[in-house]
This record gives sequence, C-alpha cells and structure tokens, in this order.
Amino acid sequence: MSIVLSPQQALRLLSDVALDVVRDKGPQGHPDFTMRQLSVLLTIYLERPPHTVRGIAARLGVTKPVVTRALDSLGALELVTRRRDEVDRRNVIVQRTVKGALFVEQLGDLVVDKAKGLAP
Amino acid sequence: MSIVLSPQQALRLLSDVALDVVRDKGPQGHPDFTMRQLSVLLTIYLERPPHTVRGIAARLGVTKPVVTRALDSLGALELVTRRRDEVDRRNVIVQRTVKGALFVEQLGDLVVDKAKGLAP
DNA sequence: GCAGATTATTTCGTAGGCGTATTAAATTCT
DNA sequence: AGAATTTAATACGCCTACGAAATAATCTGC
Repeated sequence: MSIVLSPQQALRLLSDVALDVVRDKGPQGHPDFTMRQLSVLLTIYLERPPHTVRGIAARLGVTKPVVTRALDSLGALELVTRRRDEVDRRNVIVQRTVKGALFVEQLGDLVVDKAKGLAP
Repeated sequence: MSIVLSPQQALRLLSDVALDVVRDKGPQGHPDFTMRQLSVLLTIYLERPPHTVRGIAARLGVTKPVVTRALDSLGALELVTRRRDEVDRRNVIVQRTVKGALFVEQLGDLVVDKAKGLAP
C-alpha cells in the first residue's frame, strides 16, 4: 500500500509513457506492439521462472496460440528465447535475453522518469 | 516533481495494468488495442481541444493515415467522434464522447488502484 | 480567379494478428 | 504396450493495420 497518485496523475503518466513508446523514444525498436505482447513480455521478466506457454496463457486468460504468436514476435526482436524443457519435452521454457532485459529495464526507467515529472 | 517510485514498482504497475486490460477487467470492451490507439485516445482526453488529425499526427510523430485509421477504430467503439471544422472546412475536429470519457476515467481509476497495491 | 499549398481520406499491395480446429510430439494411465 | 491426455505449434479463413501514393475538398497568395 505505498504509491498514492490521483486519477489525473495516473492518466498523465500512462499517456506520457505511451507517447514516448509511440515516438520510439522509449526502449528502442518496436513502437506498436499490443497490450498482449507487452503483458507477455513483462510476465516473463517480472514473474519467477520457469515460464511455459501454457502458464503464460493461463495467467493472461488467453489461448495458447495467442501466446505462441506473441513469443514469435518477441523472439524475432530477440527479446525472449524458447528452449525445450528436457524434463518434460512437451513443454517449452521461455527464457530471458540480454536484449530483453535491457528493453524492460529501459521501460521501467521511462516510467520512473515520467512519474518524477508529474504535476501534483 | 511529485511521484517517486522505483523501477521495480514502475514495471510492476505497468504489468498489472496491462494484465487487467488484457484480461478485460479493465475498461470494458476492447482488450487489445495498440499503443498508438491508446496514445491517440489519451491525447484527445488529456490535451486541450481542439484536436485535428494533423495536430494529433504531429504530436505522436506518425503519419496522418495512421491517425485517421485510429480514429476509425476508436469511433467504431464510440470513444470519439469527428466533426468538420466550420471555420476551416479542411480540418476535422475530434471530439470526446460520454462513452469515451467513462472509459478513460475507468482506466485512470485502474492505474490508481494498481498503484495503491504496490509493494514498497 | 487561379495556381499552389494544405487537410483529411481512400486506395493499393503487404504484413501480421485473431479464433477455431487440427496436427505432432511427448507423457501418463491402466 | 496401447489408449487417452497434455503440450505447443500450425493451418485456415477472416480481419485489421501498415506505409506510400493518389484523391477530393478547401484555403491562401498573387
């Protein structure tokens, strides 16, 4: 229960962040991914591994093909990698990458920075 | 210069918001619009009117067809309306709607709510 | 009044995402 | 071992969005 902000501040923050991402001043690269892709990416980098397609789909409340395709996109940008689970070879383990970690870190910094500049 | 949060908190906040939107527990309806559409929507509701296609495109750093199409989508959801500018009939004035105002308000409340629940 | 500029939209061909159903591989159950 | 389950990926037809270029309407400057 720690961060208090007004609805106006919340919207301003969201808008500022979205604007920077669209303008491609945020983390470099893809200015127009969807909320789903963002959610998949952040799940992988914020939640404790291991991450399977099944698990991510369940967490997001979407079908598995949606996750597979999101991973295709994120993989093409080298923000995540896939590896077969050697213990249960049906599973795919989704792994973080250096590039992805950097991307997420920059995204976090962007939000922090925009929050700092909010009017009261 | 008022809101201070850590990178971890920032990412958690972003992730929580994205997750709720994806799960469609956010503002009712459309779970998967893009950053661009979000940015167009928030520009219209947070910046001072009047809003033209040209102005929005310049602000976002995208081409005008992108804005026209985003307005088509948002218009189909009744989140914005378009009206011809009677003073200079080349211009289109983008206007807010009751439904859009409600949507944006709920989105703000969602962010506030998620921020409240952040660990320190 | 007319040439040129400006605004928004439409068109065109391309790329990517969607949901549902199906497939392929691997594991579990009996 | 063989049937049923589970996992991820793929196929399919549809829809939406993209960028670049063309179009239609309107305004400005001379």
